[in-house]
Amino acid sequence: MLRVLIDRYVREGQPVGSRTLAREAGLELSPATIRNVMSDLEELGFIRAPHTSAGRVPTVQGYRFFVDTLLKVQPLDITSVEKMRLEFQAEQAPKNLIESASELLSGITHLAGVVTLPKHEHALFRRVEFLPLSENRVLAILVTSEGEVQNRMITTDRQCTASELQQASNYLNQLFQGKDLGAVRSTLLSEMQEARSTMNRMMVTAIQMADQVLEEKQSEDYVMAGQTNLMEFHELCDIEKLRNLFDAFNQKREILHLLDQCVHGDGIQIFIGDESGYQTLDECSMVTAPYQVDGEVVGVLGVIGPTRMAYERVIPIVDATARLLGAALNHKD
Amino acid sequence: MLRVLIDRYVREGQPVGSRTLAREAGLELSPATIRNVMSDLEELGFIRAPHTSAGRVPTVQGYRFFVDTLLKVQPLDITSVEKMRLEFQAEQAPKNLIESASELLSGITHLAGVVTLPKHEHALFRRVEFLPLSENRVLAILVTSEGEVQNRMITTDRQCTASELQQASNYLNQLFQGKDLGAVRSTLLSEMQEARSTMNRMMVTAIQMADQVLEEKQSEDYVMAGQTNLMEFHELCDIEKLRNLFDAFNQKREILHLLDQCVHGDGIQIFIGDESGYQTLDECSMVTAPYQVDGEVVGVLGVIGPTRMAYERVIPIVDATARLLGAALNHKD
DNA sequence: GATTGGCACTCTCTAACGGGGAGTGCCAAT
DNA sequence: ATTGGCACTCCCCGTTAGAGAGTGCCAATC
Repeated sequence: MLRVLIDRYVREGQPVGSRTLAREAGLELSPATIRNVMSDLEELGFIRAPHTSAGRVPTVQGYRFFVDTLLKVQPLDITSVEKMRLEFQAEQAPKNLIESASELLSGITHLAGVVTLPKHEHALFRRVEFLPLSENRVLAILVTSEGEVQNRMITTDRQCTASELQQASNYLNQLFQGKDLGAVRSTLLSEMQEARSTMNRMMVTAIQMADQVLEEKQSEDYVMAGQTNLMEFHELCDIEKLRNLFDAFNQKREILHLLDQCVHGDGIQIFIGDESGYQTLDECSMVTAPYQVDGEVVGVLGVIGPTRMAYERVIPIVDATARLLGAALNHKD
Repeated sequence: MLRVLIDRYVREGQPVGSRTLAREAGLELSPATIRNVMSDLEELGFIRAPHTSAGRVPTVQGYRFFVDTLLKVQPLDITSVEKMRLEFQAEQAPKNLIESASELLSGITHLAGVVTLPKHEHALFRRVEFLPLSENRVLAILVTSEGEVQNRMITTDRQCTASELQQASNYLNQLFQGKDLGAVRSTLLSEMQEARSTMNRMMVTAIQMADQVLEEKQSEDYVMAGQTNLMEFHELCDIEKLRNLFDAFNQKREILHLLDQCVHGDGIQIFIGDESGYQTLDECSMVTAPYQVDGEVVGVLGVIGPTRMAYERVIPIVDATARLLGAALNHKD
């Protein structure tokens, strides 16, 4: 019953009344019977009436119950998965894959797609290079085993010569080649403790630089696509709300925090309406799945849309995309 | 007269009538007189009445005339320029400066700010590096004199060994060190002609790779900030329009084409309403200025807002930002 | 006792109506 | 050339009324 109501509401976006529901549900029941049932559902807090004598709409608890207990996700058919896989087939830089993934998500679901950049904690250190720029500014370039390149401007406290820098990078390359970045970072930190006294000034600088490069990874980021899809849902078509929502997308902070929570829970994670705890997302839901490279979760992807979304359709899509993205990134090693 | 009307309309966003205008203009004239003048202005095509018995609003030609002939931009006062300069003061990577600039623009004007990434045609080749990734995939890293790092995945037709790659990068580094990227590119192209026969297979690969890296620069890009500011203008607060506008921002193609046109015209360039030729921007204006590094124009920045914008306030801001950004980027050499 | 039809009631939505207000155009007077 | 006056137009806004959809409850039915 609730299932049919939600199904209908998701499709039409209008409060649904007893007559419609009677017709919609396969069962041969009169509207009056339905009304009784709906009364019960309302008492349980699963649906509510926007006002007397409008139909009913699902509440957050309603969606939650629907998603948790009576949702059966139909697995995607093979051909459409194949179609998706092709999107990732072309050899691409990781950054492009991420973008493809978010576009794929938003394209198929007609919602907003979001993909966090992969964490590099478990990438392997490949090499670091320091190039002098001007006076006391140095360009540090870090290359990981995944073919990811990070670069960063560094200010040193004194001018370094080219050979000094060469020496520094040689030292670090030799020391860390092939190690995982997390390990590199922690080694660096402890090294910095004792370095003060025993190592020469230049090595300290080198370590500081390397540490700065690694720091970058902490500030995470995401890529988003299809925000404008959300304008199609009339329940969000309020300039005030839209503005807040888009501002939140640009700010990134709140969304990132939310996505972060999804890394830990394994598998699909769903926030419905105000469950997220952020007011700007009150009328939105988020369906996310972590994606893995080498069996390690390195990021999260998902979609953001109105609470009224076709969960049973979206969930398998998000799930599949996470798998495909993971696989595509794996290739790179 | 037109000036006063535009001024008022820009502030209030409402059609302005003869009585208001009579009060607003310092002159001691009766509404009736004003009406005659407005009649004339309407005949000239500078203003129009949305319907009988509403006030008048400026037309595109009205704005154009206003901007071209009777606009006197008041120069920015020193203190606010200083404030802006501070934003750029901090040593930053070019990419960050670009972002700061677009945020600055949108922040001060309350419109959308846009800044193209600087062209690198005139940057100097510093070095290129090739790292083997897997099978026949190679990571190419190009560093320019400006401290800009570009990296790109390259697929070769056969597997290259580390030493081959080393050799290739040595060759290129030696050949091109310190040359300007435009020159590098053209040299590469001509070299590729004769290379077929005389040079060994590996060098061809090297040139192909380098060429691929350089190609990247062609596809330009921009950074945008403050899109949501546009939601505050009620003449744009139509979901349909907003959606088209935001889609255009994401698509980038049209906007980029428009910005491209602004590189050539020197100094401030202004598109009002449908002058841009793109329907999505019909109700928008764009104020742009090219910015230079080393006396060479390398990019464009500007703001996008409703036709009803405070041109005399926006123009000097865009102008100043272009200068400041140029100066900040100059530092880097 | 679950199910049903009937009925009065509620509430929204829409269109129609009707001032009030703002602004115009024109004209005659200054 | 400028001005006040005046009739006219059109938007805007609040009111009203009717249609439509849906509900809750009650009594009848299987």
